[in-house]
Amino acid sequence: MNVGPQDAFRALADPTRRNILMLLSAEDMSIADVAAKFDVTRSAVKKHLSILEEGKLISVRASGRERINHFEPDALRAVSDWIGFFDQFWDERLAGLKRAIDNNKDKS
Amino acid sequence: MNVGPQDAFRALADPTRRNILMLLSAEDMSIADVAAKFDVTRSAVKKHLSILEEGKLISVRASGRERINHFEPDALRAVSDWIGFFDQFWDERLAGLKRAIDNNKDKS
DNA sequence: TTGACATGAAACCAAATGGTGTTATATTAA
DNA sequence: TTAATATAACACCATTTGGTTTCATGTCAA
Repeated sequence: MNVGPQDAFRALADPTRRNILMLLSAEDMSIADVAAKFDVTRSAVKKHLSILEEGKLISVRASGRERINHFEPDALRAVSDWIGFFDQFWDERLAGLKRAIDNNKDKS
Repeated sequence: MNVGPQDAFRALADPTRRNILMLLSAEDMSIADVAAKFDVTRSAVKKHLSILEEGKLISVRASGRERINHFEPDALRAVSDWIGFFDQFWDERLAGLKRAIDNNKDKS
């Protein structure tokens, strides 16, 4: 049961995991495929992939002896939404800027 | 030296810190003020605030013996931008929808 | 000046994290 | 059948993390 974006935020906190995610967004890859792109062992990569899966940022399907890891964009929505709450603040700033510009326009 | 959104992602990984951030987005608060809202010691809250400050998600100004913590929306831009990279995946989905709608419009 | 208050800083602790290497199991290919 | 391959599952390790308590310092108020 996912009670919010916690697992996704957790998964995104590590730079290696964020890079794995970008890789997987381009194409599905086996664990060994992913590991080949990084300077750590398969074991370490496997752990990262498990954490990404917990955060529902990827899904895993078996194909013979391989596990194919597939990027799942939907989980990023929860994160994006959480951050979206704060949009009001820079919107306000932009509104302030717009007001200043408009005032200046009035004087010309 | 901030080399990207790493410190911000790190800061956002903890749920208490995310809640502190929402509090501070509503109003500036001293450490004791923030601590009063959570079930942990001032010390723990102070550490969270330090990490938020490292991630540039808040700024701190001294006011007598108090330190006033102030939400800084800009740092969330880097995070938002990183996630924005993946918008293409939703966009593709939306584009498919738009195409369908446009096709339907042409027929009318 | 003196006591109360807000914070900073340090020492300490248990648990989580990111990493390793080893071993077992399942699957493929010869 | 057998050897090689891909992964899972452990056990282990050092460091980080989130928390605590204690003590020192700076500031306000009487």
